[in-house]
Amino acid sequence: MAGDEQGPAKEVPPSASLAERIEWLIQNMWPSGVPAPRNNVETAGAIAAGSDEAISSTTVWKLRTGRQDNPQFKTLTALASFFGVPIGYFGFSSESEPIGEELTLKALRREIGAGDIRTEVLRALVDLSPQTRSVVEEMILAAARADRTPSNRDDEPGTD
Amino acid sequence: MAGDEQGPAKEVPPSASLAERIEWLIQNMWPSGVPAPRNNVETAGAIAAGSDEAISSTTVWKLRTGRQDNPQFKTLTALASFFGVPIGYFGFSSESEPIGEELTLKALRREIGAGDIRTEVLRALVDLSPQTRSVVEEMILAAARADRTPSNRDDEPGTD
DNA sequence: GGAGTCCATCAACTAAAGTTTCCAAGTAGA
DNA sequence: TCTACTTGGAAACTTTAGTTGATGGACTCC
Repeated sequence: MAGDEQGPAKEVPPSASLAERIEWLIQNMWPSGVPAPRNNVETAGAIAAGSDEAISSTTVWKLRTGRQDNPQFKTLTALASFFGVPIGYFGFSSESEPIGEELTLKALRREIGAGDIRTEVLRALVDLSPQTRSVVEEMILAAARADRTPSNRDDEPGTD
Repeated sequence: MAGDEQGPAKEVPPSASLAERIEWLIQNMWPSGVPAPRNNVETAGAIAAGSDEAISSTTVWKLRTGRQDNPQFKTLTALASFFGVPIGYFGFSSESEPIGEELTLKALRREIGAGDIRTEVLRALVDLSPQTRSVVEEMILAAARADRTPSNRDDEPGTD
């Protein structure tokens, strides 16, 4: 519905910098209601029109070119809102370890049938637009990776 | 096994402010490796020890009390990393419209069987720890809400 | 009760995110 | 070619997130 009219929206690179992610949004998730120019001024203006927060074209430029890699929450929110992605899109860890196929579809169904996952969550998941779902899926995978990383979740107090 | 030793980790309130979300993290997602005090100094110190980014106790206090509601990306990343939640945890929209039960579990299985959702994503979802899953589920619901909100996606009202 | 300690809170300061404004290079139209 | 317009880029400035250090209350120990 929105964004895929410029062609198939490719998947987000798993290990991409913030600048690359924002550039990807502009290239692949540009809302269909806004015409093509897609430059910094246009982006900033569209965000200002579409969301509550307004950001300047220079800020867009800095973010696109990587001259700014630590935006504020409202800036991220404005970008995410305009492009229709959750802000979790920006939060992937740079690591991209492959996900093994440990659970089969059958096992998944068993899990679901056991009520281990809330039904309305799955409903929401399948109800997402293709673009948003792609982003959300990456987010889930990232969360799973972080969940299994024993960095700050080890139950041994001997840390420092 | 991180966080639930202080009691059952309640769900995140769907429409919670940033301050409430951070407070919830401190109360319910405190890593088991770090002892109980859980004050601002402790929180700031633990984040400094556990992640690359260090934030001050005053910053923690400001965020907890809502005196600061626009943190920078690195600050959010440090918090999310320490508490083991994805960045998207902070990005829920403040609206909380009820999710209807339009799709039954049977319909869900059909959707899943049709390969509409990538299998490894579901695998990752069921493989999450209970705490992380709770957070991720809220995130999915929020993404679904944002996806259906015609705010910046005003191409056509008819979506499905 | 008084001293010492811990902690939330606050004020002053620093650093940097974001804005405004302008400039130079590129481009279309005459 | 010249002019007008567009766009990426950059300098100067404003705003504010985050830090540092101080203060006062609560709480403990003697």
